[in-house]
Amino acid sequence: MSVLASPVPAVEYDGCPVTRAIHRLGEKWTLLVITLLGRRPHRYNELHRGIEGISQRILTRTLRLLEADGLVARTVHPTVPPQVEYRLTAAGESLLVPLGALAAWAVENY
Amino acid sequence: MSVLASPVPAVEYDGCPVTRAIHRLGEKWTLLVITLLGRRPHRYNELHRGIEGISQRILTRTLRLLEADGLVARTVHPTVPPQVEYRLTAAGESLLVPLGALAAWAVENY
DNA sequence: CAGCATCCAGAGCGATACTG
DNA sequence: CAGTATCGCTCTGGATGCTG
Repeated sequence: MSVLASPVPAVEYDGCPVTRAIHRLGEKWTLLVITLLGRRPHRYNELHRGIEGISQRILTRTLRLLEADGLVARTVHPTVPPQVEYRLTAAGESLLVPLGALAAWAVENY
Repeated sequence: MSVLASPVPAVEYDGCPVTRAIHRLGEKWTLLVITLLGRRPHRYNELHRGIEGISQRILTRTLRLLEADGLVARTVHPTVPPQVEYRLTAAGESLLVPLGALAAWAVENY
């Protein structure tokens, strides 16, 4: 969003990577999922049990969107029963830095 | 969100200042309004004209929420016709720093 | 100019049941 | 265990018209 036309076109705003990232992070459970995965990898039900109030449907959707964004990696171990591990990618890990700065700001100002 | 219980209670997550800040920033037009006000103060219709696709209702609500959060100051000049100026508060200005870091990350990784 | 009141559509989120 | 399928609802966001 370096140079903004005036009026700011809706298409330009929606297409901006900063906007897209903020809107993804702003979804209801995204921050918590990233925070948990930022500590260590988790299995699916481990996340499900670890987050009070999230439904399977929404947890799955949240994880899939983060995977599509390249922030989370999903690894299936073809065992019986199946075992699926979620962890942050390198990009996901790198998010923790600016996110930590924003968190520190929020604690002070919110 | 320094020490998370397991499972993370919904109440604790919702009450966390980081969560609240991210959720506010994630609302549809918040980032753009903050960005514009980060450049200079704006009058109401200046913002309205400057943001393609936003309705008066939503612009007003966005500004009022940011005002309630202490990020935006609203100044009414009792002239005829009325003139209302919106600008970032000191807290709002301070947000631009971590937000800039997040923006730089997003440009690289999103 | 800077809104408010009213009404409305749809996205997002959730509960529940079921399955490879 | 790790999901998918359906259905339903809340609640954000939007369109329109009016006003101090």
